[in-house]
Amino acid sequence: MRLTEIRVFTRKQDSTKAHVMKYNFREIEARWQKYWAENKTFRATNDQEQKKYYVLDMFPYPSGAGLHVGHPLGYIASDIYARYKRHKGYNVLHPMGYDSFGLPAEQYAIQTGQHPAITTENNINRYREQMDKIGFSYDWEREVRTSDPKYYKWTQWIFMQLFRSYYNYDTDKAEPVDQLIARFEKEGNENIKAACDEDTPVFSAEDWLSYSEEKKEQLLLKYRLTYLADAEVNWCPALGTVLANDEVVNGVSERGGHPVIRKKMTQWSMRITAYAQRLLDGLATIDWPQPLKDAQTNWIGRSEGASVTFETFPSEKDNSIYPIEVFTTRPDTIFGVSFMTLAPEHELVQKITTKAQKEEVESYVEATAMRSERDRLSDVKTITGAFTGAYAKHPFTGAEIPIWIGDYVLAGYGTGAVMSVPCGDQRDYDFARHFDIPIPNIFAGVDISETAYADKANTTIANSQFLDGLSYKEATRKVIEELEKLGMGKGKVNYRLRDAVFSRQRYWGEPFPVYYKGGLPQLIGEEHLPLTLPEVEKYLPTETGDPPLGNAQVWAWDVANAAVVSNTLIDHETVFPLELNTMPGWAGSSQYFNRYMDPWNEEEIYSQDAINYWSEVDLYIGGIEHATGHLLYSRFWQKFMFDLGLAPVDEYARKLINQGMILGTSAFVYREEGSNRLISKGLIEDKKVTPIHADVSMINASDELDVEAFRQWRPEFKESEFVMEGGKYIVGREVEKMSKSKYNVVNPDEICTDYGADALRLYEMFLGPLEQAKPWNTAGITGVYGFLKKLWKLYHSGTDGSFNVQEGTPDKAALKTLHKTIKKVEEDIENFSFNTSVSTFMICVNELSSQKCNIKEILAPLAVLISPYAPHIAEELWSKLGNAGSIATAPFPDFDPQYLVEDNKAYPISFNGKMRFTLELPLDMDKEEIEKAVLEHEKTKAQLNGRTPKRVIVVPGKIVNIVG
RNA sequence: GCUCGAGUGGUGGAAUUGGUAGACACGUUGGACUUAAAAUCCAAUGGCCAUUAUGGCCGUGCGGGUUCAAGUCCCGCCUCGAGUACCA
Repeated sequence: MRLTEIRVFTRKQDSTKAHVMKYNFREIEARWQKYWAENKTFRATNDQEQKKYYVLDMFPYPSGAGLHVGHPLGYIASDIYARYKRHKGYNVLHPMGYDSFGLPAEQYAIQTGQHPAITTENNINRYREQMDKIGFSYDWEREVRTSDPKYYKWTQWIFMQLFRSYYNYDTDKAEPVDQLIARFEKEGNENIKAACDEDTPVFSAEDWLSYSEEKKEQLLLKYRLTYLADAEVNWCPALGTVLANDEVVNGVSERGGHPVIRKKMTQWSMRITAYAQRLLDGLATIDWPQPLKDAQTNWIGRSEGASVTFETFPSEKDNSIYPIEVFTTRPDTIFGVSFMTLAPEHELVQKITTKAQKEEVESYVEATAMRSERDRLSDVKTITGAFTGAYAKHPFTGAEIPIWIGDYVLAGYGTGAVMSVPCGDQRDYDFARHFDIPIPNIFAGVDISETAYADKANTTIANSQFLDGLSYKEATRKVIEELEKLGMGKGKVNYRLRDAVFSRQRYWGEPFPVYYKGGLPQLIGEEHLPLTLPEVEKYLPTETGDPPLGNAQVWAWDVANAAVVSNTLIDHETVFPLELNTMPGWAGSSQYFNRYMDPWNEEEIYSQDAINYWSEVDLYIGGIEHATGHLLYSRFWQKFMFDLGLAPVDEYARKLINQGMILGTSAFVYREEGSNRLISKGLIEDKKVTPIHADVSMINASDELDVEAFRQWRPEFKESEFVMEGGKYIVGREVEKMSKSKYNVVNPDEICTDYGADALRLYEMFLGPLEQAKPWNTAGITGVYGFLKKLWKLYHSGTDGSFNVQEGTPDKAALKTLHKTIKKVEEDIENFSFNTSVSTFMICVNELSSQKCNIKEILAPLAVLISPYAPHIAEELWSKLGNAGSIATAPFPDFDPQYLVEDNKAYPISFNGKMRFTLELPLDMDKEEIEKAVLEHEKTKAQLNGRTPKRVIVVPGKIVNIVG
């Protein structure tokens, strides 16, 4: 008992003392966060006079799990940069918001019946609380939420503009559909170069004028930039919705990993393919990471070649001749064609198959249809196919070419048909070998007895009539010319990119501002936006298989009164059914960065003044996982807004950085198989064990497990025997993605409580290069925490730990330390090497401490330098230094090289470890003299080597560079 | 298969872009303070050899090359990671 009393007593004494001298981060951080909020320190005004800088984070989806320490990494980096730019005198726009429509809230609603809006609101509040604790300098007045009707009004508005536009390839931009109609009325569509569906028929002006309104509308849908069409889509039965291509990974859904099948459905699509070339070209103009650009380039998948038509011989059934169009990147090999292959789904398959082959073909088509996408992908080695019995005519030789079907040809790429050149393509080669089809060789001096020859760089064409002796390049040009003469083909650029399916069979998304009249879509009119989500009783699909909005009682459009009314009033005269699908997740995120510029505007998506001032995002930080999703779609929409004249630039993000993921360090206990013994890591040896995740909060810094806590946590191990080593149970460690299910999540709130936000910020930066993936390890945070305490002590060097900074003349050493630090930190921030500047601060504070520097002229600029990284402590020190207001707008200190010049002195030069060439120079030589001396030395040596050096560069603080 | 990216102490990572490799931090070890613990401070810490001290040799995945000088540039391998994939 006595002992306890003493302890209480000493602790109390400590804490009183602490009040005077200790770095009390909790109190400091709370106070300054309050100050920033109350004084709106980080409010950005649309002030046309000041130079601007726009720093953007990818806004988060507010999930129920809250933030873990990995999430804020990019936010901290962007915050440092934003704060730095403020010190440099810029008007900085640094906003944050929420991508708040999404699946998890809806699935939670299905399970619990709770409205997704409520879940979302709760999650947002939690996110906000967590972000506030870290001390970000966001201008929260500009917050946007994609699920807010005031915001999604503009998402719906953009949809309308897309609906009213088509893509004109002559002007290479989007233009109003009205203008297209005017052209149809005058000239039909034959000579109009516009982006449209493959199956668009040719019509004349007379045809057009004779069409019914309905027919006209159907044809226009083939041109609109967002259109309704029957499409093969990725249907995910488990999620009850379609998914975009980028949401399907290896044949299963990106979210949840459920199987995905191909299904034909009527869906809204976005004609992103119209922008394929511009999306590709734009990449050259922006400063984005190469891997990200590569991913987009691959996804767009441009390939140059030719489209060639092969006509079939008259069919057995009715003597019809069918043209088969193929796309090839190797038209130069056309004389090597020995068969053709169609995708099993190709529409001609039924028409051309002969009676004799009918059974075989049908059973093959059926068999492929049965195979899921996944099987087809995973089993690429097995060669399968069937002969249709039909033949096509070679456009030059007239030879009979057998037509096969095979599932190595994809219905979704090119035309779904290929001309097979077995000597020049490995897949064709394998197919020909397997089915015993001839393999003619059209390459001079090449052996194709074992494998195909696909090298186009070193090709000389042979056995090919007019192409003999030509190279790949020459032959390609020549054959396209000849094909064009015959009218059997032309040069063509093909893209892998598909139009983006834009409908989702979900509740929690933006409703389409669309109603259906006679089965055709009509817009409700801009003035009636937003069309807000109706209430529903159930968030599941209806019994008839309609999307959840089909459950809404009030979801019909009354044209006469321009109002949403009850479904019971539908009369198809003035009251019409509304669209039941909602928009996909990427809709709301495709223009949010522009909306931040003018988020309060109720008249326009943003004012021209605002967007002309802020113009573009100067720095965008976010994960690479959005490479072929958000980052492609948003570029597409931006180009569209640019075409409309609403955006001043057609690429919205000048520079982009992908922050690397912070990984978790999972902990494992090992259960011996077939027993109830848990074995400490060092004692496993060759025993058979099953690793079991242990919660990382039960492990101390030396990987020792708190056995009692573990027993409490997992009752099934309550009775287990723990086999200890040296009295301890040591866990195994492994780096994995941070996730709840792996029990390796570290919460930033806890770090803020234990070490403070400034320590968290510094440590996240200190972990390693921003763009690199790295594991979290809480133990290491003591390093930066200790640094902050040292920093605090530097300013509180009074005998009782009181604030002690004096006016005075700093000595040379301190000035040198300061200016070294300014230079390094500025360089680091500009290069986004935030990790190394943390080290720089540590060195700086260590040096100043040992110099016992307490001079204001040094310590005030130091506070500014540290402020972007550790803003709370910087504010505190800044105010103690007698400054009013926030440090946020204090100018960044100027670097003066004169304080480093003294380094120009000692110059012993050793050219290699063995001191073969050594030049010793006097310590007091100045720069010029050194250069001269080195040059002399080099000349002597150069005579031996027969060369003359051109220039000698002397770097302060270093030796020399000799440029020969 | 293709396209990128990366290999540096026990660990995370530095290295002014061709110029003293291992900054800074974690961890470890020893020491000081303490009845004790925590906290704090000091010292050592790439490997090997040697020593009273100074010192020596080897070291950036492997093998070559260019250079007075290579972690860095070039050629050829190996390993790991990411993306993508019957794309005609």
